[in-house]
Amino acid sequence: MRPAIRSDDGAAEMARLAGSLADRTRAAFCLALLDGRAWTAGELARHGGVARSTATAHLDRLVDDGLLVEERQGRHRYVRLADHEAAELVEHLSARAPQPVPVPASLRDATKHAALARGRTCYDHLAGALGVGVTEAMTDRRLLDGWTLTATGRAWLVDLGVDVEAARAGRRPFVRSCLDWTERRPHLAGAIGAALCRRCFDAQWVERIGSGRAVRLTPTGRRVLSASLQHEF
Amino acid sequence: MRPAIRSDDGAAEMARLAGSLADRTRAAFCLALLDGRAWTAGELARHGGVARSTATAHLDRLVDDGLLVEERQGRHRYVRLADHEAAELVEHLSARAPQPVPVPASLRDATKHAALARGRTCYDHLAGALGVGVTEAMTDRRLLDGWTLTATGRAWLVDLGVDVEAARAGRRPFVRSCLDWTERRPHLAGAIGAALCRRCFDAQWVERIGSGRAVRLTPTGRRVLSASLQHEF
DNA sequence: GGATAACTTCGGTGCGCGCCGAACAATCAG
DNA sequence: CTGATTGTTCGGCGCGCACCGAAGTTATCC
Repeated sequence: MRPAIRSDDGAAEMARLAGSLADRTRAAFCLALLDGRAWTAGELARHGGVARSTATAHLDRLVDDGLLVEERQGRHRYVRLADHEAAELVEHLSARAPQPVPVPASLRDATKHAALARGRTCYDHLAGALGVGVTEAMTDRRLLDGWTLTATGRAWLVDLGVDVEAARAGRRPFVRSCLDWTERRPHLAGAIGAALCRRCFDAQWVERIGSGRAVRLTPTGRRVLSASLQHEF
Repeated sequence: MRPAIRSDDGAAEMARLAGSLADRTRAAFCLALLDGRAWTAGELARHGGVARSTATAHLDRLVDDGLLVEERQGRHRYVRLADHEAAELVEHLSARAPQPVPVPASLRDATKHAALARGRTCYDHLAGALGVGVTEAMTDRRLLDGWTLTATGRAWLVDLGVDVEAARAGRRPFVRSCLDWTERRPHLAGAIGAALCRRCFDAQWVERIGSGRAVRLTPTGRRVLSASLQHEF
């Protein structure tokens, strides 16, 4: 009816992108993919509680809109978040959304929740009590000042074996804060947060628990971090 | 049908929030509000090309979801973005969305677009060629290094009369980059970007053109910035 | 080759929601 | 008080889309 004379500065495109995340099932997919790994379509369908055919359509949409990328291997369709900016979009959205009811339905859920609260990954950096603890210890020791890496902080990271130069190279924000949904406190993200996390996995200071996002410190990791940050982990 | 046994880590809440931005009209409202000022419901209805009753419903939704806050004055309903985080969400979303067709429909639109491209505000900081120019000049003079404010940069800001301490105080990221949709290059945002922008308005170095987001340098502003950054504005 | 498993395609169903216009309410100006 | 302006409420319309299940396709295993 009404001719298309709206002042539209890309509103339609933006609405389309937001629409990708505006569905409960697709949102659940993206939150699951925040662990930074690739999931198969079937896994996501089960996780989201929908039929496989429904999951297929949702994944088509998310890939079309550039939030996910896919990789076909044999009869499997693997998808993951397209890049760290897509992950940040999901993070920001979920951080700002009202928290779900904090009632653990069962003992099984409760222990699972507790493991996630202790330590987990948030796309590509450490989160949960572990991530927040590291961040606060770094701040206490003046390795971080506000959200700026100090000179001593830089030296400390190099000493740990973190590739600081590579992290600096990208156009990605160097240091960024990310709000934690269990701790309600900010923790270290951005290129440096990712580099530190990668180093922790490479050196086997942290390891995954099962197949989810939950992680735990290894004995070595606990020793290294506690000594290095003069803080009990 | 199916009982509610989904593993839902707040997916419904997140989808609900994304849904607020997943409508062309509501998206247009939020993009308009990126100028950081308060608009009346009627202005937004006209801007979005919808009936007033439709705008009312949309504003109800956006306020409910916490993206907008409202203030009633007499028969007017003023709304603005709730806070800088809401603004950042809109920014990120619009920056990632595919760009709209770059065809200016009329001469009127073309000149309007050109003014926006030269200089404008992006919620609370400077954007367009002006914002990008300032940021790149600061980088050239080593006032910014990557996305870190250097010691000389800090001194430079204090010298200009920017309240750096106040900007540091908040929990908000100190320095942040924001991707420009005309220049396709990052420019200075975050608490420091906002403080610098505020100073520019207070000192009348920049002024608004008409009622939109477009701004221009005043003669004084041009002189001050050109001298201070050794760069022709 | 046949059986199984992962995914896709297609038809069909039903609900959600964006939209309008008309009537109503509240405010302001003369 | 009267008329104009701004915003809200309500009824109704129609499209879009999330969902499922059944049948079809492609790959893997024995």
